[in-house]
Amino acid sequence: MAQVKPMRADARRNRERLLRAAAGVFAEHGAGASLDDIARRAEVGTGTLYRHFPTRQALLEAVYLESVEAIAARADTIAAARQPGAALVAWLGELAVGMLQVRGLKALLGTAVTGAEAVAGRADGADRADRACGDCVRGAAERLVRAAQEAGAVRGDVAPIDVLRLVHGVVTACESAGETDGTAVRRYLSLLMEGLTRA
Amino acid sequence: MAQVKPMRADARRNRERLLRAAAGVFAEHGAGASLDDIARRAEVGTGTLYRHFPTRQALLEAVYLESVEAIAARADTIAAARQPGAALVAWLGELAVGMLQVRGLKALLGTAVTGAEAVAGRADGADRADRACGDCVRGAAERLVRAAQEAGAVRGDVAPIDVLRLVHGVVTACESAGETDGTAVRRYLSLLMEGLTRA
DNA sequence: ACCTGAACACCGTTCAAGT
DNA sequence: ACCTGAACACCGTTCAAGT
Repeated sequence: MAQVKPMRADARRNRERLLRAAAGVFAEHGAGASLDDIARRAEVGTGTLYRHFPTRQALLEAVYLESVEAIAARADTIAAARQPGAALVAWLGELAVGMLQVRGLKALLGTAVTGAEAVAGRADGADRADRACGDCVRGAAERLVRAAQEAGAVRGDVAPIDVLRLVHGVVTACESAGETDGTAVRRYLSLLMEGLTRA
Repeated sequence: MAQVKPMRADARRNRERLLRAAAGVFAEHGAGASLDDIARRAEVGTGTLYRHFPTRQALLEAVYLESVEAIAARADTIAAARQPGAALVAWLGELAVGMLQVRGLKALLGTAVTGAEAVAGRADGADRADRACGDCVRGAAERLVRAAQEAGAVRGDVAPIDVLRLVHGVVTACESAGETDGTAVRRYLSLLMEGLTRA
């Protein structure tokens, strides 16, 4: 229901410029980067940024939507090529590496996927936009986790959302370790799968 | 080596006021609360706050030092009363609940315990102060993890720091789930110990 | 309909002036 | 030696004025 009428030419152009600028600035300074910076780099008034993206989350969502969709799509590709248990692990690995290496992706998915959000905001359009990214990832996770559970490869008493939250936690663990390469994340991920118990 | 000379009476009093005010404000608004607020509530100039606590981390450290020491001390109490494996799990549970319920404690331990810190800061006094809290918790974790490993209750290929990072991640998972009561954290913790694999 | 940029409120940090 | 609070730089957000 979003955009029935096409945007005015200058609006469309400014939106494009903002997205490009935001991608660059987020990549350089992380998801908390200055919005002023983004508007300046896009050569656009700050008000214009707010008109197009009323919240930082909305901007993050727009910038990373394609990446998120690509990750979600990978779930089906992987599921078709592997056993359910191995497929889940492989996909979680790709997801985690993405969150770790693409700055901003973790911030976006952290709030979009895991549910609870900041205290300040009311449930408005921004939340709706979040859901686009969140649904994508949650849907993929649900398919893979359910399949793995039916195949007896994953415990039946964990929900897909639990798995996503724990992966988010694992990525946080890697960040605080200062290890942003894939090997560290994969190691923590396998610890999570197999558990710390047992010698 | 810190304070050879005793502080001037007014300085000591202001330090006390700042700590009390900070504890209150952190409890109300979280670890990112306004430092101005704290100075105002302590009825002290902002410069005084900076004189006593040059960084937010230094202030967090001072406010929560006693809590952290208490948690670390619990490790030995628990270790004396239980089998090594059960002791580790019990202590990690207490640690996680503390980080989840005492606002600010997670922020403090997140950076103090897990090692890597913000990009901006140089390695100065604040880092040294961090280490007081960090050493406390790391030391306790090392004793419990080593004991559990020797008893064959925990895999040998995980380091104590890995365990702390993963617990930090689990707490993050709980936060994003909006569940701040102990049961949620204990559940995630047991998932971490036993692993997600196996039906 | 959309854009602009000044204006406002807020915060962290520093420092000259005071005692 | 320590305290104070004004001053500065920066950021997010809004909105009256423009096209």
